[in-house]
Amino acid sequence: MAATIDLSLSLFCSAEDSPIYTHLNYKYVLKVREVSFNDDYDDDDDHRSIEKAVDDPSVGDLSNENIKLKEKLIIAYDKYYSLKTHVKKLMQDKEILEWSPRKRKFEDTVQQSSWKRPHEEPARSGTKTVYVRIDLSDKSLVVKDGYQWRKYGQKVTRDNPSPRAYYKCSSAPTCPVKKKVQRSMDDDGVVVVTYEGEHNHRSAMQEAAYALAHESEIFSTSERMFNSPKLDEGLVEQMATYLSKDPNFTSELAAAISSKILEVKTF
DNA sequence: CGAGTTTGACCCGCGC
DNA sequence: GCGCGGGTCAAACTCG
Repeated sequence: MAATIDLSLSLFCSAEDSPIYTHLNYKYVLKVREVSFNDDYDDDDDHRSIEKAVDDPSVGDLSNENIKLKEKLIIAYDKYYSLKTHVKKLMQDKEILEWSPRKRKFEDTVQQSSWKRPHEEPARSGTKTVYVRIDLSDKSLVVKDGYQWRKYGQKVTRDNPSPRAYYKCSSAPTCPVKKKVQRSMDDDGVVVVTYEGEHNHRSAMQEAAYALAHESEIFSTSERMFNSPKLDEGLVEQMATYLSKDPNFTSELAAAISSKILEVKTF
């Protein structure tokens, strides 16, 4: 019994205290309590009896306890979500107030090795300029932003001695997005990245986060629960890569999970 | 061998 | 019309 529960819990073991975690695994918590950790069930008959017990509203004290638990979880999650929304709005407002294109401050842009969301200049329609601090020794002008790019040109422009590189998004064959990357004249440690157009697909990070959120949904059926499902190994490997190389992945994952929770909130 | 990079040539808009 | 400069193309090259 414990092994089947672990499959879902282990996905979010780093966030055990989070309401998201609690909410996502709510069904499993209830099932564990209702079968009273019956260590003996091993065959299909036991599975059926457990399913019956879970679905039977007259199970007794545990069912009442579960109902109370469910109510508390829903309240906790609602509070968490409204708080999260509020914090997000405050952060956005703060960012708008602090940003001034006339006096660009690079102190709080980040090392590329620890990617966070850099400043974004309010751009012309369809274009977006981003300033990213990179390693001074890095001459490659490579900015990791979760998409795959193909370089198609490089030019030295008149107003800046460092070359400007031209890239097209190659993550999807039909994606129209281009970007230009050039070192800032003000600060050698900063590159100016200008994006043109909008992606018509998810980034690799978003894709992986979405896939993981989807995996958790798959586990929600009791049938899968007893069949010891396994995560796709390639996906797990990809997730591990993003988690170790790109801290931004955590927020992408959180966003994907949040959207998933909203979808199933009526359970 | 396929995908990505390099780099010189070419295209095109703009100002004079 | 001409020259300049930014942007793109495409063949050659590199790399895994």
